[in-house]
Amino acid sequence: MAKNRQRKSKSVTIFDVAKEAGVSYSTVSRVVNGFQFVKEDTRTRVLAAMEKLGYVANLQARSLAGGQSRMIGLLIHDLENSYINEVIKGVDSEISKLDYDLLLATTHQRLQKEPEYVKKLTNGLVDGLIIILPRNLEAYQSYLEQSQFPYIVIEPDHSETQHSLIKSLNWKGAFEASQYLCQLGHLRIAFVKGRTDVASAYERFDAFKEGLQQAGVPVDEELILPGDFTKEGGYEAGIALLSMDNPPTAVFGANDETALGLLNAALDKGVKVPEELSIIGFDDIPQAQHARPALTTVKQNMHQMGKLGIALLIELIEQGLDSPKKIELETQLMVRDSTAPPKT
Amino acid sequence: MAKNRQRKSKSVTIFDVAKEAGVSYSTVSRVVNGFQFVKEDTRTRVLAAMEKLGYVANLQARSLAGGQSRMIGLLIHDLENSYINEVIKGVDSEISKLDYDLLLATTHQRLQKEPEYVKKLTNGLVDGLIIILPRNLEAYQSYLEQSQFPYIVIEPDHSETQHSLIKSLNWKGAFEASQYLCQLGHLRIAFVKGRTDVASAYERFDAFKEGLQQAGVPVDEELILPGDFTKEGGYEAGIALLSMDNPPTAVFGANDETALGLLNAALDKGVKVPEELSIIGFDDIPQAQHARPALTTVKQNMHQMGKLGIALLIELIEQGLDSPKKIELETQLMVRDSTAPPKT
DNA sequence: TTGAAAGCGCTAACAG
DNA sequence: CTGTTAGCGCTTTCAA
Repeated sequence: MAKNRQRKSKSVTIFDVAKEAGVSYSTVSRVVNGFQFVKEDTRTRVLAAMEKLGYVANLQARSLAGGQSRMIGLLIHDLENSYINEVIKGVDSEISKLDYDLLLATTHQRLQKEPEYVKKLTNGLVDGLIIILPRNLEAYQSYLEQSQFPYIVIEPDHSETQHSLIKSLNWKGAFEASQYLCQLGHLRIAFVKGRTDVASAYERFDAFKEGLQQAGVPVDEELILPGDFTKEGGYEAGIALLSMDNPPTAVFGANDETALGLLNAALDKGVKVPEELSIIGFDDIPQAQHARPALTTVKQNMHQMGKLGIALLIELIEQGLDSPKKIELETQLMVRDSTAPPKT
Repeated sequence: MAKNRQRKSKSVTIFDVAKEAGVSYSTVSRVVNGFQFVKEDTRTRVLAAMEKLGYVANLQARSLAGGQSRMIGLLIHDLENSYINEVIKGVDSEISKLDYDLLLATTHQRLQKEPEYVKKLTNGLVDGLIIILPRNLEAYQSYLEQSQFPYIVIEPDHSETQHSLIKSLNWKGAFEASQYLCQLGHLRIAFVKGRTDVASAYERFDAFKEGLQQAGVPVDEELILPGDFTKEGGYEAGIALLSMDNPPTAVFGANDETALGLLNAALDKGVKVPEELSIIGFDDIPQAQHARPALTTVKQNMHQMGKLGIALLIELIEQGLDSPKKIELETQLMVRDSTAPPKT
C-alpha cells in the first residue's frame, strides 16, 4: 500500500510538453487529439516535444475530463467455456485494429456480479460494453437503457429486446441437424438440453422437436434429458441414455461440450460411435474436429460473432444508432465421423 | 462521438451521497475507503445513502487522485496460443477472488507494441502488470525499473534478470523427456526447435542435447530442425524429417503445437505413430490428450503459473518486495500413446 | 472525528 | 489559431 506511491509522480504530463514546446497546454491537448485548428509549425513543435519527453496520455484523466477511455468492456461468465473463448478471439483481433483496449470482467458464474460489473464498467471505465451470454440481464437492462450507454449482447435472453445484438440462427441450424439425423434413418433420437437460462438452448430444443415432427419421427419425452452445456452434464445424460432397455440410435447434444460428454459416455459404455450411436453437437468448438471420432456438429462462426460485435459496438459508440440493430449469422452443418445411418 | 455525451453526466457521485447523508464528501470518501476514524453512526448513515442512491465509485477519478485503479494489466502477444490461454485462465480465476479486474492488452505479435502498451498501462491505468512471454523486454525494462512499477514476467528472456518471475523448470523437464526417449531405445532422435527469441526454447534444446549425451545417444545435427512453436512449423519440419533417407525413430517438439504438427505430418506421410515414429511434446495443452494418438508430453502447470503470478504481483503491489522473487515450477512427464520403443 | 481546500491530468467551452 | 478557465470525481493533507 505504501511502497509504490511514487509511481504516480514522475510521469510526463501535457503540461510538461507545453512548457517544452512553449505553448499552452490546451494547444498540446489539441495536437494530441488531432484537432484541426493548429498551425502546422506549432504542431510540429509540440510533436517534437512529446517525442523528446516520451509523453504518454493518461487515459484516466482523459476519460474523467469527458473524453473517451478507448476501452471496451467485455463481460463474460467464464473463460473455461470454449464458445466464449472463441468469441473473445474474434473480439480481440478486431479491437486491436481499432486502437481500443479490452477490459475483461469475468463473473465466474456468480449471477449477482453481472449487475455489479455493469455499473462499474459503465461508470466511466469503458466506452462501450459487450455482454456475452448474459444470464441476469433483467437486473440491469433498464439501467443501461436509461443511461444510454452503448452496449451489445452476444446471444440474448429474449428475442424481442431493445438492445443491439449478434446471434447465430440457432433455430435453423438445429432444425437442419435434426432433419439430417432423420434422413439418415434414425427413429429413436434423443436430445440433451442446455442451460435453462439461455435462450439459444430453447431455440435449439424447439427446432429439434420441429425437425423431427416434420420428418415424421416421433419425439419421445423419455429421450429428452436435461443438461447444462458442460461435458460432465453430457456424460451423465449419456450414461442414462445408454443404460435404457431400448437406447436411442442417435443423440443431439445442445452444444459441443455436451456432445463430447456423450462421446465419452459411449466410450465408457462400450457403445460404438457412429455404428451403434450417432452423436451430433452444436457450436463447432476447436475440440470438435479433434475428437475421435470427429464430431458432426452445427458450426457457429464464433470468431465472426466477436468481430461483428466489435464493429457494431464501435458504430454505436462513435455514431450512435437510431434503433437497435440485430445481426443474425448463418450456421453450417459440419458432417464428420460421429454420425451414420442406424444399424438394422 | 456526439450522441453518447450525456452518459458522463448522471452518475451518482460521492458528492450526492454526502448531501444525502448530510456530511461532507471527504467523510464519504473515508467511509468508502474503510478508514477508521469515522463515528459508527456517521458511517451507517453514509452507507445507507450509498445504498439508496446506488453509488458506484468512479475508478478513473480514484486512480487519478492517487488511489488504486484495482486493475491488473496483462500483456500478451496472442490469444490463439493455447499456452497463454491456459495461463490467463489461472490469472483470471485468482484475480477475481481478490477483487481486481483484468485489462488485457494483446500485441498481436507486433514487437513495437510491447513498449507502447507497457507505457500506456503503467501510466496510471493499472496497479500492476503481468507480462507473458515477453519478446521485447529490453525495450522497456529500464523504464519499468526506474518507475518502480510493480510487474512480473511469466517466462523470461534472460535468467539473470532483476524482475520477479514465474517459470517452469524447462531444462529439467526437457532433460527427463529426452532421457525417456533414450531409455525407450531410440538412437536417432530429432528435435524441432522453438522461437529463437524465447528463452524457454533454448533451455529445452539445451536439455535435449544434454539428455542424449548423458545417455550416450549421438546428437545428429542433421536431425535438428528450426521451428516456431506453431503447428504449421511442426508440420513442415515433420515432412522434412520423414522425407529423409534414414528418418529418425523419435522426435521431440519444442512445444505441443509443434508436436501436433509433427503428428499431422506423420499422418500425411503414412508413418505410424508410435510404431514407426515416437513423438513427444512440451506444455501439455488441452489438445495434447485429445490428439490421436494421445500425445506424450512434458506438463507445465500453466493454470498454476497464472495463479502464482497474480499472488506474487499482488504481494508486490500491496507490500512491496525488497528483491525480485523467482518462482520455478516443477514439470511432469506425461506418458501417453505417441511414444514407444523403436521397431527393430 | 469531521470539514475545507488543493490538486491528479485532461477536455471543452469561451474568449481573444 | 491559441490561451484562459472551469471542472470531471476522487484522495489527501491540513485545520478545526
